[in-house]
Amino acid sequence: MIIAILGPTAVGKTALSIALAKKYKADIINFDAMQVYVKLDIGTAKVTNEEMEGVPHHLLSNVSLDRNYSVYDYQKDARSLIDKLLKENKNIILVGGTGLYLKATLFDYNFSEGTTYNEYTDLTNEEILNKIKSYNIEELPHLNNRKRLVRLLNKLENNEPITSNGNNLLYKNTIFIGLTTDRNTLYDKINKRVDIMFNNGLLEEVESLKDKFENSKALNTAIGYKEFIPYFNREKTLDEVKDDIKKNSRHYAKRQYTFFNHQFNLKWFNTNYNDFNKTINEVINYLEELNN
RNA sequence: AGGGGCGUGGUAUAAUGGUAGCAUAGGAGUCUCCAAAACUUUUGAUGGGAGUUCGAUUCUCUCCGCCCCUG
Repeated sequence: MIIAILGPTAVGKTALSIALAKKYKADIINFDAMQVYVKLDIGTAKVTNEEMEGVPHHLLSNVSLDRNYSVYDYQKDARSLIDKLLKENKNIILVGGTGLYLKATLFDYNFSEGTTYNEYTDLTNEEILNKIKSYNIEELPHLNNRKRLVRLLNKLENNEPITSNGNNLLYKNTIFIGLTTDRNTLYDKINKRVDIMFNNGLLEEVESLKDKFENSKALNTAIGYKEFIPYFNREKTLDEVKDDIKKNSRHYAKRQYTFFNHQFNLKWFNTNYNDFNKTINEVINYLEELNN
C-alpha cells in the first residue's frame, strides 16, 4: 500500500504521517523539495528525531547544500527507493508539499537524460520564442517565462519529445490524501509558525550556514533562508525578514492548493486543530473502507 | 478650548474642475529537471452631507475622524 499525504505548509502533514506510519508499520518518504537538504532543519519545519518515534524516514536530509538537486534527481531516487521498499513488502507513506516531485515520481513523467543544455544567453526572449514558433508548436510558453522558453527550444533542437503523457499513474495502489483547513486559519497558522521558528533558533541556524550561501542554490531559494540575505547585507531588519518569510509562505501555500487541486485526484480532510486525533481517525476510517 | 494640517482600495501612495494611476496585500490560474521556482490574470478606493458648476475626488460650507502647535 502506498499512501500519499499532500497539503499546504503548516497544515499538519507531519503529525498525520507519523500516526499513519505507526498504524500501518510503514516507512515514510519525504517529497519536499527543501527537506531533502542537510542542515535546513528549523526553516523547513523538518520532522525532529523525537517526532519520528522510530519510524524510518527516507529522502530526508540526504542531499548536501552545494548540490543542484532537481526534480529529475528526485524522480530517480524516489522511484528506486519505492521499488526497493515494495519488494520488501513494506507499506509506504509519501509526505511533502512539492507537488511536482510527487507527480513526476508516481506518474509517467519522462525527463531528458543529462542536465547540460544551452542557455541561449545571446538571445532575447522574443528571439527564442520566434525560433520555437518555426517548429509548429501548439502550446507556446509565455514570452516572459524565459526558463520554459529555453527548455523548450533545447528539446526542439535536440529532437527530444516535448511531452509525454504524465497522466498515467505508475503505482496503481496509491491512495491520495489531502489535508486542508480554511484559508484564514491556515494563514494564521503559518504566521505563528514562523514566529515559533525564530524562537527556536532559526536565526542561529541560518547564521551557521552563512558561508555556504554563495554555493548553494537551496539556501538562495528556500523560504526561511533566502529572506535573510538582505539582513546580512544590512538592508533589512530582522522584523522585515520575518514578515517576508510569512508572506512568501502564504504565497507558497496558495500555489500548492492550485497545483494539488488541478493535478491530483485526492480526498480532502479538514485538519481539526483542537483535537487532531479526530482528523487521524477520519483518515484511518477512510483507508479502512477502501481496503474492504 | 484656540490655531494649523490631513482624510484616495486592506495598507502605502499619485494625479486632476472632465476615463482616479502605481505598488503591495487579497482572489484565480499555468506548470514535464529552478517547483519553497518561474510566469499569467483579476476584485477592490476619493470619510458623510450640502452648495457653486454642464460636470466636483479637486473649489466653498458643514459634520465626523486623525495628526501637530499653543494653553
